[in-house]
Amino acid sequence: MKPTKFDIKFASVRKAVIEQVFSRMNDRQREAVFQTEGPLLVLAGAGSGKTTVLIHRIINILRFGHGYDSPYATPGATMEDLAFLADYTADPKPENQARAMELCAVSPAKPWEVVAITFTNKAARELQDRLTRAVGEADASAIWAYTFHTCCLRILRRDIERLGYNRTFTIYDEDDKKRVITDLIRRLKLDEKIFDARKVMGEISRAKDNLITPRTFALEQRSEFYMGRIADLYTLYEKEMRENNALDFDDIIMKTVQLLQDNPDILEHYQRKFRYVLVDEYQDTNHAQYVLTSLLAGGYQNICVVGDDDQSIYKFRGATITNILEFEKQFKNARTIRLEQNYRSTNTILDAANGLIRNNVNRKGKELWTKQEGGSKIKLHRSDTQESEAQYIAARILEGVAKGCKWSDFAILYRNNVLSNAVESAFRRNSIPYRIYKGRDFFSRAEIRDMFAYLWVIENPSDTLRLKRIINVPARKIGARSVEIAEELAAQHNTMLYDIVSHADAYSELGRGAAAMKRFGDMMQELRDMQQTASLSELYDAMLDLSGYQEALENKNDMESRSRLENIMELKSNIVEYENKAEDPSLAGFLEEMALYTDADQDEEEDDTVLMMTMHSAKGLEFPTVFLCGMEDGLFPSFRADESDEDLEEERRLCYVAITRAKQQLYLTCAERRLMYGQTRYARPSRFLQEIPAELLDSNLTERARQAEAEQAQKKAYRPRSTVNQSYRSASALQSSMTTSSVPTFACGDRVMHKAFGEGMITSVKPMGGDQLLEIAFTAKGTKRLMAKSASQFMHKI
DNA sequence: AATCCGGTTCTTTTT
DNA sequence: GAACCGGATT
Repeated sequence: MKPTKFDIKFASVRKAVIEQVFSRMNDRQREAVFQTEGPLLVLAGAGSGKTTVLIHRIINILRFGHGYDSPYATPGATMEDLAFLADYTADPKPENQARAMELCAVSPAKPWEVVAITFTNKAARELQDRLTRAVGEADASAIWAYTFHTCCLRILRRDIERLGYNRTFTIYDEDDKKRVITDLIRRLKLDEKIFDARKVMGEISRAKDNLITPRTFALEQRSEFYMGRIADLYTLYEKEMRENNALDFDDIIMKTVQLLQDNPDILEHYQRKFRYVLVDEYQDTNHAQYVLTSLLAGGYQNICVVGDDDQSIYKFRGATITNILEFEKQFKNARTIRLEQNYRSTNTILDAANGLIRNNVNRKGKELWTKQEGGSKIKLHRSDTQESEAQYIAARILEGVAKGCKWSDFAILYRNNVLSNAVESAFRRNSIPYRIYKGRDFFSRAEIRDMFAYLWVIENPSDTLRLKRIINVPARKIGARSVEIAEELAAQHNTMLYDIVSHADAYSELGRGAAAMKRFGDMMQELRDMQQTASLSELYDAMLDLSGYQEALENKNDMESRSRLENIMELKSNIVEYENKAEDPSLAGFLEEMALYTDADQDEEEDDTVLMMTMHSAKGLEFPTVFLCGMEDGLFPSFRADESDEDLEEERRLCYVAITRAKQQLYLTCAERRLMYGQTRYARPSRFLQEIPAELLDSNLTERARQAEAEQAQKKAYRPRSTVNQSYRSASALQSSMTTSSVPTFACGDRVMHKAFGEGMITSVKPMGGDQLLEIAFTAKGTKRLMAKSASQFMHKI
């Protein structure tokens, strides 16, 4: 049907109203918001407002549906309505807003028809929060704004029985997985040197990422010895996992894909449900995730993926940059929109990032720009040692704080975790408060893993791995041999270990171990029964009590045990928090949430500290001032990336990610020599530094080169046989003369003025390795412990 | 069962 | 240089 004159007029007014709603976005962003139908690739450069685009795109879909594009009048609308809308464009009175919005809606989507998939909990939470603010709690909670894994778990919880799993399945993390694999390698009596558990895990992981089942894997790989054995291991691993009723992280995706592929009715259910599919960080998806999203979007074909090929840094985890590079081939009629305007960094920083990433060949091509002209130059500083590099960083931070910056304005990023050590000790020497941003610290503690093992077994008694972990923790006289016998019995009777344990008295083979085992079995049964009546936190308390775990720790009463007790109580507060927050709290729900949770998910801690983290974990974050340390060839780019251009390009992307974290000021630091793996290594500055246009840099490199040359010349004249070593010694002598010569000695009672901490009084002085450890009570900032040598740069007696 | 020793290994790691 | 693991030792 051809649009009538009325249709045309109405559609154009409606378009104007809708555009007005999104008037705060730039043209490209708005294009992405309005392109609701069909496959869409949004290439979103760093800091280009991609989350904003995702949110507003969803808002547009929910509020206006096809309103922007439809050539027809809104169904049921009258001439009066048109007049009303036209008035509203001219003078948008707030009281008319509701009706105006309604008149612009042409088959808007229901919230449950939208799925937005992210990689991290943090990103998912941000989406949920912002959607809640925009469309209200009720609608927002119906939208599936989840991580890949949460999304898949929801699908699996409903239908996993079709795959022969039980609904109470357990989730294994990387450590659990490693345990299983190591046991299998031993069971097959394979050489643990050749079949390194981590390598095997990697192979199996890659297979799952690519949706290769054990059977296919075995067919493809049987000809070769090594891969043939990997195939055996994969097959056994799968069997073991099934017996334990357990899934690993890769399974969560792969099994979901299998479920959808093998069950047309389930697939159809989701394809009908999800009119709109959105995927964030698309450059980090693996093959399985690509298949999953295209299955989900297979009904309406409304798939919008957002990502940045230049920020793909997880190839080693199975991500294939191909997904984003070939999106247009994989989805017919796909549109691509580039977001290149950056709202985060200064022009200087963006020019550096652009200059660097231009050296990559395998990319779509983008150029970041900003209206924010200028910005101060990037500081490039080469030190002689890692210690002076760290001290340089500490000094810049203290200067900054003295000028009024907060500690949390600064972040230190490094390629490799070991680099944090030197910086940490410099921070400690200078009393700089810092926090290391790390994955699952809390959850990797033994006592916490024990607690979760108990809970998992209560939920899923097939979980033999966890059962074996706790059966004799705390010690209850169940030795390794007894467990072994029980396992053999389980195999003979074709049942699970838990059943043997709970009927241990019935097996004479168990001998003296039987009684203890039975007692443990009864205890676990009691806890399992409690689930019917008790709340989660009550169950947890009972578990601490009945298992004797708490008592065992209390009896020990040393530092270690006390901290373990504290951690166990900390977990209790997690449980209470979950109970208060969850709609329908359950053990399974809690365990699932915790399995997918990392320490880094904690709400951005309000405390004002410097943050330190790897460049990888910095993705998605931003800071006013960023230090990239260890910018040395061999370290960054890593010597491992020397082999292939592909790897080098990934390193360069990582550098690009790191640079674009900075909003105002970027520091690049490196050291001439560095103690690593027990020996001193000498390194050239990173080749990436040369890829940054020189005019953007304020560098001490040339100065140092001149200095070194002069020294060299001098030595040639006076000591012709000088060695490299000597030249280093003189360089460091020079350095230390700057810092040590002017060090005043401090005494108790001295009053001092510190650049960052203000006025204070020295309350204690301890000599320490040719230096002094000072304790200073600052009037405003409390008591700090500082090393005299480094502190004297920022402090004088008054 | 706990503790010591010695050998080995050492990117990055959203879930 | 440090951390982690496995085997041997008490």
